[in-house]
Amino acid sequence: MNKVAEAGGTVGKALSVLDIVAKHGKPLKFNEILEESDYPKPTVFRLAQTLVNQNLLNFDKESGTYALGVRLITLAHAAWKTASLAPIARQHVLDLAQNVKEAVHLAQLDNGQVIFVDKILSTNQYETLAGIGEVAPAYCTGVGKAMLAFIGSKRLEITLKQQSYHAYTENTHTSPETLYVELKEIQQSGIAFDREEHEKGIISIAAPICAENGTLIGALSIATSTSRHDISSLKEFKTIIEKTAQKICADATAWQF
Amino acid sequence: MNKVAEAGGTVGKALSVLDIVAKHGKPLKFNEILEESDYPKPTVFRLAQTLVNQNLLNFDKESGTYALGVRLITLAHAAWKTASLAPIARQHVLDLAQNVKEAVHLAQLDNGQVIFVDKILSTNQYETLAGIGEVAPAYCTGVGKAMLAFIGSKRLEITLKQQSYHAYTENTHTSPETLYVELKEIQQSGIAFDREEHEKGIISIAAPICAENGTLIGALSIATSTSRHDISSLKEFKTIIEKTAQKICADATAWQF
DNA sequence: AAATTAGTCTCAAATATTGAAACTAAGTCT
DNA sequence: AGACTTAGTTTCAATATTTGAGACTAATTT
Repeated sequence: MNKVAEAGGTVGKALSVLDIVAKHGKPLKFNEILEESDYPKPTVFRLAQTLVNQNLLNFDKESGTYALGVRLITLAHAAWKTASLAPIARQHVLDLAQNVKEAVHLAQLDNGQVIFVDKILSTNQYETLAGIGEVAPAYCTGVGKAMLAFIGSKRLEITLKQQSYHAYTENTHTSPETLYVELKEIQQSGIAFDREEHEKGIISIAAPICAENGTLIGALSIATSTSRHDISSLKEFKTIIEKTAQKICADATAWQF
Repeated sequence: MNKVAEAGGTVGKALSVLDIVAKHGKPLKFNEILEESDYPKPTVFRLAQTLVNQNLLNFDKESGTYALGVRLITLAHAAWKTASLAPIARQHVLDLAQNVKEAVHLAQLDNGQVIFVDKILSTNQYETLAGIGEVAPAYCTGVGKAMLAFIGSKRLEITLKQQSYHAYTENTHTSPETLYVELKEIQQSGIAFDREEHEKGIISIAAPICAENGTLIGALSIATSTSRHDISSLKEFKTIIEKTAQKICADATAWQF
């Protein structure tokens, strides 16, 4: 199921332990980690020790539990600033959010997954933070499909296989075939929609962000609820979202002089 | 200089390469990494390869450079949500910011360093994001000193040695001795000030956040510029910042049932 | 007090890491 | 164009680390 698990080196194994802790979203006891891990007890034990030494995990003596370490937050800050589109795109994303008065998301593709690197929520301007770094499947989100459509055929082939095709709602694509048909349409129109495919009641319009040479760098979406909009009214945002994507693209290519 | 570098296992070595890339804040060529690293060429090469395989680094074939990978952002999201004070404290931090109409920072201590886990800026409510995960020295910031004062004598002794005592401004403490005197005062008053010690023109008032059993969990500060406030007018915030710290503490202890 | 479970330690065998040196690729400079 | 430098990659035997069955201890449970 988890391809990443086939890690050869020690680093991979250590990372797999980190992932286990991250996945659970709460402090884990040693035994809980052990049960989820493919490795024998002493190995897991030492891996956990190493991670604690490296400040990637935090061991709480009182409760005997392991939690993710703050060093990750530091590293991620650097990653966010340098490796993500977010800092470059920020102003344009803000402008767009102000303009349309709806939530705007900025995402990138990593290993077949969508990673949100920025989020502006119109309603509660502060909730934004919690969403950075969140992941979502590519095959059933607006940004995901927008990116898949422009990822290039070689990478697409691989990525299509990585999807789970779990039916989150009755609108979710459950096979690569139907998804592929829609991706072809998106390639023509340059715009993708999420028709309540990931979450009931949530729809979005999304546009890819490509560099001048055509390589995909991310995607942008305006997300809203079915109580405020429907797909046809979302279409009115087509021009503005495309313009914003272009502006971001211009800044991004200028940036890497 | 860098204590973390004395890493025994492979994981530590790999992390040291990650740190080098993180430190520079821009994509690095192999040779640039090599020069900063203590390890021989082939070793660094394979470490970089491993990190790329793990999606912690990203190798751009075009430019031949390594940048931090987005997987870090995903991991950090989990860390931020589970291991940091931020999600628990958020509402109280927001309330405080609204109340005082100044920037409010929430920080934790990691390995002698201050890590900002939340930031609300009164002026530009959006800039906040960029600051999460930022690090600062403990000996010359309000939150840093507030935490040092309540860290407990054993850990304080170690931590005092980890500080650089670089003189950012003429007000910066340049020795553990003078710092220690101030920390004693902070222990009495329960409040720390940053008197332009880290950055000229920036001052702050800070309060520690301790659990009921007295263990330190973080600190809170109201930061402003000398053009809008001086230390004596910051003192007016003493009551409100202490109250907020108490509320956060209450929620935090309730949380870990 | 015996039995179960959770966590930690040991040590020889298996394996991965190491790095000097050799090699290739890609620029620079006569 | 050929010689020279520099950047990046590969090889391979020596070396150091990791491995994990099992033993051990600590803490709970019966």
